Amino acid sequence: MSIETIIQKATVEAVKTLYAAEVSEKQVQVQNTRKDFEGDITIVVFPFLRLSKKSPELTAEDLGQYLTEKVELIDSFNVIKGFLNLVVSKDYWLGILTESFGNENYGFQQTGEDSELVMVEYSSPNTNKPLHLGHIRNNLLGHSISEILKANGKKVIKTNIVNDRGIHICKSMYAWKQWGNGETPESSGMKGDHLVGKYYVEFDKHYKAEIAELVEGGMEKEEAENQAPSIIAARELLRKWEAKDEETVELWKTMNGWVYKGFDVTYKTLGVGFDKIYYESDTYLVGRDEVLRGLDEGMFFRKEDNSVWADLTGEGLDQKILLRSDGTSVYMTQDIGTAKMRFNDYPIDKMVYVVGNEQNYHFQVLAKLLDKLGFKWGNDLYHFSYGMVELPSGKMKSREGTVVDADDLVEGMVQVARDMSAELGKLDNLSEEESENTFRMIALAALKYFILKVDPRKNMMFNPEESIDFNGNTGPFVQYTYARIKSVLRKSAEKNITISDSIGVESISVKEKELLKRISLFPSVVTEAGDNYSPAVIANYCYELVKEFNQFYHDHSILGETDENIRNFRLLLASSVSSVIQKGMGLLGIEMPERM
RNA sequence: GCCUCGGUAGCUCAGUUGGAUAGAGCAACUGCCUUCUAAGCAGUAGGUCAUGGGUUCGAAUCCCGUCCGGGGUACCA
Repeated sequence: MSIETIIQKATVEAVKTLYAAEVSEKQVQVQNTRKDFEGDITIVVFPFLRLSKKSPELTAEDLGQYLTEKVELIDSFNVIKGFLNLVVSKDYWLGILTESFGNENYGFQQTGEDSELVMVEYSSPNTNKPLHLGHIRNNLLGHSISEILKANGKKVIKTNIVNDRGIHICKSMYAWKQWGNGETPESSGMKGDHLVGKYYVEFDKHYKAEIAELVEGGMEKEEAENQAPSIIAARELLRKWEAKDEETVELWKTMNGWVYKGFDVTYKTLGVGFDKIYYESDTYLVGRDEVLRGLDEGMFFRKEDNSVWADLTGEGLDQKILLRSDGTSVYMTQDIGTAKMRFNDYPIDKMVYVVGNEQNYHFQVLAKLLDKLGFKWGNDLYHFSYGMVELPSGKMKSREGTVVDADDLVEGMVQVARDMSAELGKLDNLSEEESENTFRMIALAALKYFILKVDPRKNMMFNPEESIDFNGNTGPFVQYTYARIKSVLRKSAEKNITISDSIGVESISVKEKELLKRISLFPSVVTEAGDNYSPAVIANYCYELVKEFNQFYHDHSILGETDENIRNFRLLLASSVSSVIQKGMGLLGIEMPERM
């Protein structure tokens, strides 16, 4: 039981005894004592004044005396205004160390047979262009939230729905046929997804030129957009694809194959992966059948032009199209089909969609539709809605080339890590392979931490020039602290010092106690991150922890300490901190180097 | 227009179910490496928490209005 809970329970008793009144544990407001006051845990007494019919100070005195007397773990108390500050005994804090040291599961809940099964969808790329910074945020959030859910005792299946069909890929296909001269990843040395993306841009260039020409010839812009030869050709390809035209399907397979190979490299670099991948080309027909079933069963209706709609006006939403007048599927149709396939494949308890906040409305509608169609988790699907990544130049647009490419970004950061390490003269005695591996680790830590430390729901700013930082509140700073601890532990092993888990210290310093408090918070931080779907909570916790450790490290010598009991205690403390750092950062998908 | 999310230091961000004097990092300035890694530590400076009301012992936090910005809004995904 945590100290907070113990105090809450005891306070309920105290109020009952002293004032003959009933309060619930939740009504007892406990918080960590501010650093500038003496004490560890503070109770806010204002809510009890009505019951005590005394001043805040006297009420706090009453409660303080009672608690100090009855609760063994409380040593003393002091009162400032309406705040009762309690001093918790050192033995309690030392107990935290016993609990966390060498405990692989500290702070994590285990999964069992009856654990909830959560499916997390993330990434979900289109296959006509390479991944960019926006996808990076999505992938990192998806991967991290999956790990956090696992740490909260859920069974997690990570899934990806690949948008592999539609007009977008046909545009790339047409451009490649037209102007590609048979170029392949092998012949050009280009990564497959970049090659296909190149033709997507190529398409747009020609398309825009054609529109301009038509408009100059006196055509209205809107009509020109529909009459340009390129778009007509792309639409023709889409029709051929839907009709399963052999040559078209073959080209589609080839070009998608290039893209997948490229994506795999990027995913591997980012350290993300999936347990099950779905393809829109498989699911959209299933969706169409579901919609037609809904139509038969009277849940949906058909308009005069043959399009199929759901009427959600009774539930505070609008009417939503489900099948176009020509019978083809829309985005919503595909999501219904994908849901149905997943539902058939797994006994899903909860579905989490990691998708940007521009689709908030879409998921509101999807939840209602799935519910109507009889999926038990439909109504409480969770849309993990995150904000966009903005650049100093404004929003990113693929076609206008204002995107930050994922592969380029990572490579750039690795180079910065390389340069900085060279400048600091670190890692000089490591092998080429080891140091390259470390540069990569550092670069990815910087990138991942930068993105994950901010509240997922908010839009965030990324400045490629300035956001790449390795000092202060950054991933490398956390790694650096870890590497420092590892270095101390290596040196202690070299000196044949064995770390004992029995602690025999008379007193502990303020910094040491602060560190123990931080460690004790880890389990509740993991829970909070899971409840709120927030990797940022973990990131900020790790930062506070390592900041605290660096202060301790600066003020206290570990191996230089002559008192063996104290030295042993500090080694235990450092070791526990390092393992909490590793576990916490692991939830963000960030690896810790042994040295840097 | 309607729906929705946001506005905290020059910049990027934290800020617990409403609690004590609103915190970090970057950038600027000042100190600290013959001592376990200076990617560190300590310090100075920087705030009308967009704005006006309300609720209460107490509001950056809850409610209402206003201003500014992002996103969505029936056959793009």
